[in-house]
Amino acid sequence: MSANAAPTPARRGRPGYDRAQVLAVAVELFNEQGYDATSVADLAQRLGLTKSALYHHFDSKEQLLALALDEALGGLEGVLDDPAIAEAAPAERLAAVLHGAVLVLVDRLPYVTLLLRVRGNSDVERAALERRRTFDHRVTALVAEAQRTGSVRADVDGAVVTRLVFGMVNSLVEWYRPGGPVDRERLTHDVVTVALDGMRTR
Amino acid sequence: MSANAAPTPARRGRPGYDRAQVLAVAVELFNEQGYDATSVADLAQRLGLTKSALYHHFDSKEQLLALALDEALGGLEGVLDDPAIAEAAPAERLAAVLHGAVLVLVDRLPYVTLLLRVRGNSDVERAALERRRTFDHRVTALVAEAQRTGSVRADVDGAVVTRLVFGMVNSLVEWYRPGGPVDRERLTHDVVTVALDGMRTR
DNA sequence: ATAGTACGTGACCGATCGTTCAGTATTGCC
DNA sequence: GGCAATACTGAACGATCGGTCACGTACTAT
Repeated sequence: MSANAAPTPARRGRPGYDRAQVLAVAVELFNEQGYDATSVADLAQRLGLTKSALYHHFDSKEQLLALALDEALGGLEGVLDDPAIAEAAPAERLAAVLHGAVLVLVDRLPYVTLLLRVRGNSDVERAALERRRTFDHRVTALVAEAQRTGSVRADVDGAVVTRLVFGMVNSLVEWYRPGGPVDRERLTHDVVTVALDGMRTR
Repeated sequence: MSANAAPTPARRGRPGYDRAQVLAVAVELFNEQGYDATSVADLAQRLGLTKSALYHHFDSKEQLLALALDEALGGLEGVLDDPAIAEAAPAERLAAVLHGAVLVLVDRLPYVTLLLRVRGNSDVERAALERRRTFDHRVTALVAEAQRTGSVRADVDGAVVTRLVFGMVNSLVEWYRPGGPVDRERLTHDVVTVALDGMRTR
């Protein structure tokens, strides 16, 4: 996820898991079983540790969730904040955002998967939902602008078409797996194609 | 949900909640908080009852889940089994299935919502996932046939386009609310339009 | 009036939950 | 060798989990 140019910068201390490794395994498990259905004991077992060893790496189960959600949200917000995208004309900008969102989703798949399943059961979850809502509003504004420009059809409600198309993009987390039969480039192309022009032949 | 031509067939015994009412409230709560995050005590509180009163209506928390999932799966399978749809030509059949799926999703929204969040944590959940997989395969076969007939674009993988379009349809559970600003007819039209022809003007 | 049915209570069970704590083990650097 | 840094153990905690039990109440059909 983060920069790892140096393979391992010769860490001091007893070897074992570090924070990032524990987080990655935790997110994997949260996605398999759901956050609430995953106990700290489950996580300890998968790592081959005791429960108490985990509390050396983080303060609470919820902190793991917060770190993971931030990873996902940061990526998505980065797409909208990308200067190269922000300066394009509405029509291309929309396609670029779509393209960028798919890439973030694929590259940070476990983290985005977790984000999309958050229900607002705690302060951490509610804060994440709020950030997501802001992201959605910014995209909806972009679609509305594209409708005024004439590059997006005006016979369907802008907010509805935004939700539909991003619903399509987000649904990738339900089935896409890196290393599977569909590769990254093929996938982004197909998604943008279907989103813009639909499944029907013309 | 089930047939209720008679308003209330004069039930005997002490009045109170019946099975269907408890189930409806349970599903509502499961969708708000997640199945695992919802305790039987939570459900009892929302109904204004004690926990043990609930066990008069059902055998286990999991039984509630099973009943709800069956409600959703039955509806979806009914679309594919609909004789009027099965006899149409591939192109119209696909549009009809899309249309029908949206209607089932809207009419049984809480139940389908729950179904789409199942992760396979128990035998009940795994059985539901298996039924859903069968449904998906039948739809994928339909799209493949439409591609051979030429009514669906062949430049994207059939399985991928199926997943994308149904991902779009399923994402409705994340935001659509009956009685909200978007009505049922408008919604089904918009979904079918965007799925078939995309968001871009031509 | 009464029998039968449906609905509900309150106290309790063992299991599991997330979390804490005092102590121990293994490494790199000086 | 000594020290700082990092990783981990085992036992225990209070709380909450899904579920059970013996029993009391309110209604309807006959």
